Amino acid sequence: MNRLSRVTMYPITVDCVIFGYKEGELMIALIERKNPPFKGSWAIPGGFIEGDETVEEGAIRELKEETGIDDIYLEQFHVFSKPKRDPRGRVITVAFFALINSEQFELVANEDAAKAQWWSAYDLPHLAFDHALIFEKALEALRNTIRIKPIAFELLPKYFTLTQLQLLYEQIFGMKIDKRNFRKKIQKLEYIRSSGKLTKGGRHRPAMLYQFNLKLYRRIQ
Amino acid sequence: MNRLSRVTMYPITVDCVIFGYKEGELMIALIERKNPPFKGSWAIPGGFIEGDETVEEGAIRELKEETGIDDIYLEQFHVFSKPKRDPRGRVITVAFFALINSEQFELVANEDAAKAQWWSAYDLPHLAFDHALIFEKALEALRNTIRIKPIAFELLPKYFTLTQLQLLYEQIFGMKIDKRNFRKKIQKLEYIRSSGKLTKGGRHRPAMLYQFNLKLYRRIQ
DNA sequence: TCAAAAGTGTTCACAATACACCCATGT
DNA sequence: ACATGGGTGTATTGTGAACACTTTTGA
Repeated sequence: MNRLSRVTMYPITVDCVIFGYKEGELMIALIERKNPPFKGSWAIPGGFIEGDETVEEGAIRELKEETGIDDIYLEQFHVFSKPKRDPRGRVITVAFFALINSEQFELVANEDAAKAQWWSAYDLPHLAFDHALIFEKALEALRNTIRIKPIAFELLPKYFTLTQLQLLYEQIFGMKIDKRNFRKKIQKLEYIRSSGKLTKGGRHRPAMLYQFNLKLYRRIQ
Repeated sequence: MNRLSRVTMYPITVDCVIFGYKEGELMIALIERKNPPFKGSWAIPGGFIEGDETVEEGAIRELKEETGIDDIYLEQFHVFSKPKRDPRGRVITVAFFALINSEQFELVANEDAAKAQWWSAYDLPHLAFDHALIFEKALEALRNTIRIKPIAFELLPKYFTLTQLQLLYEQIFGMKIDKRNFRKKIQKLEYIRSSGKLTKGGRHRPAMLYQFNLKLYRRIQ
């Protein structure tokens, strides 16, 4: 009997708060629960860690099931471990947030879910378990990280207008930003570059499309 | 057989990077391992989560064993889950950092440790397991949090001089700070108040003692 | 009187803010 | 011609950085 066999063991889950950005709104991906408890409620997607995978590998697997893609920005932000957080029994969850460009991907409901759907981050339904708390912490973590690292671009298409970028920041921080000051600040950043291309099709003046240059960002830091 | 019985279960530990501040140096508490693996190596204190306790409760229990006190600032910062991080078997660890005023407390070696000792954070011995990585992340997390929350005071005695506070910031960020600029900035903060008391006994001019006013800080925020 | 740390103000550069009008396009 | 969003500059205020000497004490 080795030493580890005497300690308490726990099932571990990863829950992923998947942020997206659609039509000027910050969105999160939720699933509708097919089974009790909280059958019919909306919940943050998640699943159990299996075998020898790390929590990061587990989260990537979950995201792949949910979105079909596996090169998603992912960040661990908190462990939730209250014993009663799942009425079925003790489950410790490691929560992540993920950022994806949601215009490009469809959500897929997995086996536990009746359906998967994007919801406006500022107009969520009542959430199952302690998922409202997990979402609050995720938004806080997103705000903290986005001040430090250039991750906003993970939520945008490759080419984006400055207005799109500004609206995204306004959504994430929940506040209005002055257009001229915002553009001045962005245009000082060498790693955000004009692509020379213009939008077309709006019944208004076409907008310049910009792109984020990761290599340039890395060289500057 | 309930649904949870089919999932993989894991032992969970908490590891606590305990920061202290002694004689102008940022310190961390380490234990010398009494048993293999890494017998004789220095390690970050930690222990298994037991029964129904949350990871926070586990960390508080550990800290109480290590320092004898239980009202310590504590913050979760990362989960380490590589399958081979402990050669004895799979252990997932939730890492915390803790801040204590180390002038006031003695470290106590617990059952796993030959001894417990303070080490300069910038001159650590070789660490067991992946603890060098855990320490790096802890320092990064401390730096991030201290920019946002007034937690420096957790490392200082109730009454402190501005020079002590400045040296602490210099240690944490690993850089020199200009004395006049630092003092100007601090004196603008309403929640750091002169106590009216002076140091005595140095063979130099006495220094004003300040204190952190938590209530004022909360009211202002 | 000397050594050691405490304490104090001004100048400059840059960043953040406030603010209003003209431009290019589709209908 | 009008509705819609795109795009631009200047003045003001606030913040961060650089920088050197006097004060108070104990030995």
